[in-house]
Amino acid sequence: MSTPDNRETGGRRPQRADARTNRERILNVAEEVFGKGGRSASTEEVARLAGVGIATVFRHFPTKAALLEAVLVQRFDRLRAQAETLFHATDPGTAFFDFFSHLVADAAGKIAISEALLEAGGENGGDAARASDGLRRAVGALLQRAQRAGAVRDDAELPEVYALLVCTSRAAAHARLEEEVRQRMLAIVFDGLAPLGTRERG
Amino acid sequence: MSTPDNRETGGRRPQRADARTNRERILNVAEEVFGKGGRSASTEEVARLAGVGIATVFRHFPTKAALLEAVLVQRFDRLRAQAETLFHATDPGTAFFDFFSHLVADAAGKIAISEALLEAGGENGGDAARASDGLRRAVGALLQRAQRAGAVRDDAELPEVYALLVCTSRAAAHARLEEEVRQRMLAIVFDGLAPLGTRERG
DNA sequence: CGCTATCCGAAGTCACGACTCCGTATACTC
DNA sequence: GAGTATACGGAGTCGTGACTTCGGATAGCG
Repeated sequence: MSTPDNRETGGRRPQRADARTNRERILNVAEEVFGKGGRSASTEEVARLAGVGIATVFRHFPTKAALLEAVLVQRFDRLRAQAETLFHATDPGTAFFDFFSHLVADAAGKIAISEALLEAGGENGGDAARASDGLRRAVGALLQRAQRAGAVRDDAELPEVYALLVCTSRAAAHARLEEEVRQRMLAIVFDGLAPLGTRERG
Repeated sequence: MSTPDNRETGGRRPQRADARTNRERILNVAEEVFGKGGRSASTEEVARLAGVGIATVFRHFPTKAALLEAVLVQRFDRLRAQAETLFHATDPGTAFFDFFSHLVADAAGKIAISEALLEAGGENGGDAARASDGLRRAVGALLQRAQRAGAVRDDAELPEVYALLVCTSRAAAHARLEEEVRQRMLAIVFDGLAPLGTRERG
């Protein structure tokens, strides 16, 4: 999955330029298409919007599932990278809550992704599950650091925090949840995560 | 939708007994099948588990969408009834939080239902949307009453509370979320919903 | 500039699932 | 208990969407 095409080419020619750019474009379009429309969006739609034939999509990604997985891996890895950057860059509390807000905010309109977050890490042992695990671990690190700094209550453990992260993202993925409402929803959750006795705001 | 078959029969014969029991069984089986498996579960599966032919399913419910809608209406109405019962039966705070817990608890394994909760009330103007609205209103009543009694913070409004209700249900619908985790997740949310300064527990 | 491995798109095949037709069975009426 | 409207089930049709095939382009090397 991580080397979609070059399994056979082994070490021969690198890969033609048009092939590489096509793969890139397909991947990006697929993220969009699966975002709205969910996993049931059709591969043909992806091909059409990417401006390539259907066969080209299947040449780069052997199955629809593989394409979806590639999208998820890309997304999860990107989020994990952000989490890791925040880990080093900001103060513990800000890092944790900022990442939480950020993830929820840009889940808006990304149905398939938040859906996959819900499900991944469970059944299949594919690359997406691994990437999802990486993200989960990165969140765990942010959480622990925030707890040690006294910004998050000590008795909150990763599973429930992650569940909240994931499910608020899922809620935000639907268009009908307005910006304001999303923020108030997060405010409630954040208050629930605050250390005992420290209420942030009303 | 509410009178699936008797549109034509008008006022003639009531409906044969076997037809009624079959309809009942189909509806119950459909709730189970769509519960696990989601909306993409097949109608044939429903027919098979109900022990009837595929045609019988379509005779009672003209389309798959209609069947799904009937399932949702039944479920939403049941939940609304529970909410209304609690409204009169218990003290405001208990009623609100109990209903919240209860709804989340029995969302376990009911993917399609919690999914529909997320989506319903938005686009379509069908019976399911109406039933979903009824439920939402009932929750609103519970919330207001709890707020007046000082059991829930005043600045929380229905949209975000409902979003939290719905999204925690969705999280609970997945099998991999253990009982314990679900309860700790709810504890966090409930703490976030508590009036300023009143932290329930750790 | 020509050659060829690589890559492409259009037109397929195939499976699956929603929905229909029709001959048969059975609940209810008298 | 016979007759009939009502309901049933299995064997279809039909559309959709994942995936394949193959003749035609094109990048990149010489």
